[in-house]
Parts: sequence; C-alpha cells; structure tokens
Amino acid sequence: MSDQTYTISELAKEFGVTTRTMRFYEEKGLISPRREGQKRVYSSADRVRIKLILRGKRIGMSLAECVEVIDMYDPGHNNADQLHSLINTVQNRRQLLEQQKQDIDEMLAGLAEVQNLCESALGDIEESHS
Amino acid sequence: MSDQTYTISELAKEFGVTTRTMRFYEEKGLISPRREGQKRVYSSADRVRIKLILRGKRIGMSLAECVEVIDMYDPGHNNADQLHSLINTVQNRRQLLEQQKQDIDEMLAGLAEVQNLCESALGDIEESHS
DNA sequence: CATGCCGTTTACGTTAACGTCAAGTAAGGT
DNA sequence: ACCTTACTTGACGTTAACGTAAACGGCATG
Repeated sequence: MSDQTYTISELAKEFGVTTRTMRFYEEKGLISPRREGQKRVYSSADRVRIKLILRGKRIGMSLAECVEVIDMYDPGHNNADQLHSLINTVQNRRQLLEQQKQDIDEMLAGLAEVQNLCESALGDIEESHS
Repeated sequence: MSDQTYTISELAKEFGVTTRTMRFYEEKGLISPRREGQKRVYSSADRVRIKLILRGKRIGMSLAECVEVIDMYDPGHNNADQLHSLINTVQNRRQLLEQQKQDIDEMLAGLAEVQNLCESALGDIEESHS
C-alpha cells in the first residue's frame, strides 16, 4: 500500500521548487500534509497532488484553477444536479485545453518555419565560403 | 496593401481587453502604434502583434516571453553566430511547447475519464428511477 | 558543548499585469 | 456656447505567487 512518506525538502528537491513554495501551497489549502509533532509528513497522495498542481502551472493555470481541476477528480458529487454541473465544468475546461492545444500547434508551426529559414540561411553562408 | 488602421478601443473590443491593457503593452514596448497628433493609430501589423501576444498569454506565457517569441519571427539576425543562437532558443521554446502539449493531453485524458464516470453515474440514477 | 543542518512560524518585500481614479484635450453634434 | 464621447497622461491601488530574512527548536556529530 504505497505508504511511503516524504519530508518537505525531499519533495521540494524532487519537483524543483522551494520549501517556501510547499508551505505556501499548504497555506492556500492546496495540500494538507499530516504532522508528526511540528514537522510536515507528506504521503504519496500529497505527492500526487503536488505533481498535478505543477502540471497545471506548466500550462499556465493559476493555483485556484489547479485546485478546481484537481477537485474534479475526487468524488463527493452524489446527486444528479451536482453531476450535471460537474460535467459542465469538466466540458468547459476541456474546451479551454483544446484551445490551448491549438494555440500551441500554431506557435510550433511558426517556430518550425523560423528554424527552417535559419538553417537554410546558414547553408547559404557555408556555400559562400567555398 | 492592407493599410487598414484601428483605434485603440476598436482593437480592445475586438480582442476583449481594456484600453488600459493596450497602453500597458505599449508602455512595456510590446507594441508601438504610430500617432496622429495625440491619438494612437494601430496598423494591421500592430494588430497581428497583439494577436500573437494574446495567443502567448493563453498558453501561460509572460509578456516577456511573448516578446521573446515574437522577436524570433522577424529578421535582423545576419551572421552565423546569431543564427546559431536563434536556432537554439527556437528549439528550446519548441521543447517547452511539446512538454505543454503533453501536459494538456494528460489532463484531457483525465477529464475525459471523469466525464465518463459522471455520465455512467447519471445513467445509474436514471435506471433506479424506473 | 558548540556547530551545523533541518525543520518551524511570522512577517515584510517583490514582481507582473493590469485596475481604477483623476484631470485634461480635441472633435463633433445641437 | 454647451454637451457628449473618445482619447490622452499620470499616479496610486491590487492580486497572485512566491522570495527573503529573522528568530526559534531539535538532534546528531566532531
């Protein structure tokens, strides 16, 4: 039962963030590690949450948005109304993500072209050296 | 020769931002509309730059990063050293974008699954009503 | 037992990206 | 002449997401 635990600096190091960041996320309610005395003890579930948070950040989401998305994963949505509303927010988010993918693809296409131009320009320079 | 021009509020409205934002971008050197007297007059080239900026923002780039990317598009890189260095930054950015695409795909997969669970849960509820 | 090293809390500082007035100008309508 | 509307600059305010520094506790090691 993956009952592994981590210290704050272990996880901070693993994910390339500072301990300040970890405490800040806790302060904002994004994670709630258990305590042993004073010290924070992170479970592998905590670790996953952090991973999800950072994934969200990489694609430009605010911490609030990260929580919003993460909260979609766990249950607590029993009745039909809640399910409908959840489906709705899920679909909205998917829509946004698709838009982002498109933006990324466009930018990638542009950059690929730039690179081609650069490389052929370099080729021309080589040629002129012969 | 698309020599169309725009006022600040026209473009602000078109892109769903405030005029304050437009002036802020100018203040930060992201755009440089010409003036007629006091008033800003935006060309279609300016319009494109704004479009690129906002596309960058949608995928979580800072304004500084937006400028960086946009600057890759226009020339001014004559010698071989500059070309090499440009190719390098282009490749780095492409790398980041690919990472982002992967993050998005993972998140999309998760959300799709959530939606499926929700819908089948809704199905069960319907069933129990018969 | 002093010295690091890791952890803690508290609190003030910082940067980006605007928001929000305030006060003024310039053109056009009635 | 007056009003409205769109534009201008200038300056202070705000929020998110941390950074940074101070001051303390615990423990292991030379």
